[in-house]
Amino acid sequence: MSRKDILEKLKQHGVMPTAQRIEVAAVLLSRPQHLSADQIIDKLKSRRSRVSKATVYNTLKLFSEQGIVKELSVDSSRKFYDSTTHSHHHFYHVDSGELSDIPGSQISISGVPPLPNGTEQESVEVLIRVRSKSK
Amino acid sequence: MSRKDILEKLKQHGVMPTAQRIEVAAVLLSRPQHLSADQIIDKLKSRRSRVSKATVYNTLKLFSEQGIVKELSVDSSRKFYDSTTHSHHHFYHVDSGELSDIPGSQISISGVPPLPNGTEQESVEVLIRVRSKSK
DNA sequence: TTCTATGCAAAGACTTTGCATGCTG
DNA sequence: CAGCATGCAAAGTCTTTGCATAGAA
Repeated sequence: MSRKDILEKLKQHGVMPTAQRIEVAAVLLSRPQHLSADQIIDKLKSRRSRVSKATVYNTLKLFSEQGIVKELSVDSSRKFYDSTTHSHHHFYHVDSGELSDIPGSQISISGVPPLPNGTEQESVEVLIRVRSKSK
Repeated sequence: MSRKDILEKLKQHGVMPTAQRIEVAAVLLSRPQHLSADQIIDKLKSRRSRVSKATVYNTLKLFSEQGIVKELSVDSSRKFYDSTTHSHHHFYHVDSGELSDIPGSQISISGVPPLPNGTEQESVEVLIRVRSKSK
């Protein structure tokens, strides 16, 4: 995703494209991936971008509110931010803490009972936890 | 679940049944439910049990390691502990923060692609997020 | 100028840990 | 007595907030 695409995307979502936001977007949106705030801060450091911790957190919050990224709660010790925003499912490697998309969208779920009264569906997420083969 | 059942269950899982552990188990295992550490501490208070915060956290950690309860990561701001340990799925009410079991086990998932190389499956979890009907 | 963004440090929520005391076998 | 459990407070993580400064419209 080029700088121009990033500018475009921020604009589309009503986010003023400041230098720091562009840096954060460049790191996270560069390819389909799942990063924690901390990992993003590290990547910014190795790029020699100086964006404060607070701004990174604030920016990620803003991005997820505006639908630029998707916030994932897979491990309750930290949030992950997913550069892919459309509905999809994940593998979670419990040993490495890495998340990956379940490829294709061939997963389907059947036999879902009615939702609780007075509620409507917001999303359906499948998480398959995997571990290194013990063998 | 009676006091006797609780004693039995702790023993089965190799956990020494101390007074505090029995109190925590009595609260959490009383019925199928999903509670955060904080909610458990509150319930203990209203029962006039005096179990320290640290002990509640340590006990919940021990219980989940020993398979007496199941730790859930649904909301990255806190952990939930589920008194039902067999594999099942959840509704998460995003407005109230409440979790509920998806009744029956009629859910089935098809079209799951092969797992990443060198990994084996640990669990599959379906989480359906719901919100109050806006209507 | 006027409004919003940024950065730092402080504050906060949740959880874990260190260590002295207490209970158990 | 030896060993593990408990409780308190302190420390730790991750995240948010307050506020003064800096930048954009």
